[in-house]
Amino acid sequence: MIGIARSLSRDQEVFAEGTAFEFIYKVISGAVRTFRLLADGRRQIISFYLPGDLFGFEANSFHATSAEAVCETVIVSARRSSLIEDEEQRSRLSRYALRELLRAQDLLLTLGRRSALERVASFLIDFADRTEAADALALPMSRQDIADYLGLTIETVSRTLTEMQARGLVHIQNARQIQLTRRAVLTDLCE
Amino acid sequence: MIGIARSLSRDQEVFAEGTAFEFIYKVISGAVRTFRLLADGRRQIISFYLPGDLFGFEANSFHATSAEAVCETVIVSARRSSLIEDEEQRSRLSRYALRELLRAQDLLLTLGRRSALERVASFLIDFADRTEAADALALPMSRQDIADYLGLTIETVSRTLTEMQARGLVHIQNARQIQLTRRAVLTDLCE
DNA sequence: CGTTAGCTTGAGGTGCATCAAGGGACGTGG
DNA sequence: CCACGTCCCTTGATGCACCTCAAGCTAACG
Repeated sequence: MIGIARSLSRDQEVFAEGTAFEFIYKVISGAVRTFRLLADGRRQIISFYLPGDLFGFEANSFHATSAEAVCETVIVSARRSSLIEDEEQRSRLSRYALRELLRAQDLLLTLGRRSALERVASFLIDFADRTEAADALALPMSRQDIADYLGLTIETVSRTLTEMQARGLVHIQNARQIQLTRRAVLTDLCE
Repeated sequence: MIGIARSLSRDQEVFAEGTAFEFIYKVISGAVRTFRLLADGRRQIISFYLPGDLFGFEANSFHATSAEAVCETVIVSARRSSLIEDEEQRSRLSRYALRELLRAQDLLLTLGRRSALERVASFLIDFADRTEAADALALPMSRQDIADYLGLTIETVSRTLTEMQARGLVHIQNARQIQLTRRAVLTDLCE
């Protein structure tokens, strides 16, 4: 993927909902969130992107979500047009779109049918699987980000993690460092 | 799209979660639902497909959802391999996947952040937009289907529709025939 | 007309939200 | 090096939107 690397500070915008879809992006380091807002400010985070992930491709000629850096982040971009030219690239994009769709479907199940405990368990297991960080997670995102991803409030996320620790499922070293001490139980919570 | 037309009776399965991804399908008439289940039977409907819609394409070599006919339905199928051969088809599939992704993202916002009233309004407006049926909707799906799509219970869907009628937003001729009498207000509820 | 499946309505309970206050870590300036 | 502010997180008390349980209604169909 050819493009200029760009450094982003925390909360810095990559693109806004409704603006032209001209580039696609790849995360080099850090993390990016995409989200949609309701008129009164309610926010739903659609996806987190971690190093190696592509993001920003759209069905239409404008972005349906906004994208921001979760923390200090480096990304590279490629012109959308470069995808259309190259058949190889286009086919890769198609695979990525389908993978994104699969992830969105997983989250639909979580938001539609799981309890707070199950949601947080799903989030932890999913994050662990993606980072291959054994059982020691270094979360780049805040409690508010997690809440807005899981359709909960920050208080519920915090209480749920505290309860998980009380049950011996996790160990919270500090807010951003969480160890999965009984991963099998967490996995069971995702059914 | 080449393939044999198949008639399905109500609730008949098209494919099951976990089975091989060999065909993609197109709805000719009727409606299809795709869904995922939790171990205890909780169901999340991922999408409804209406005449003209393609469904069944997957990121992996097996289906991540199950698919069933919502009512008497006719579909046609095409071999997955026919897509890989034809560059034109492949590009169409990519567009479809991106459109599906966009729809999934819309539903994520609904499930994560909207109230019951807003969810039902979103559902009605979305269905009306897709069928271009002016303001008289003929719903092929049951209240249970709507509930499992919106992350609610059947009772809440029913009560919400009753309340909408009391507010003059809709007129419920019978359970499957709903008129949108004040569509602008419903649209506002989706913000 | 009776049966049944799906829908509606009612009463009561609960899981999570809301509102409020109190830590804890980190940075900044004296 | 310590006071102080700020941001984020945690904890507590209370409320409410939606769920659960239960019963009645309606329409389609034999």
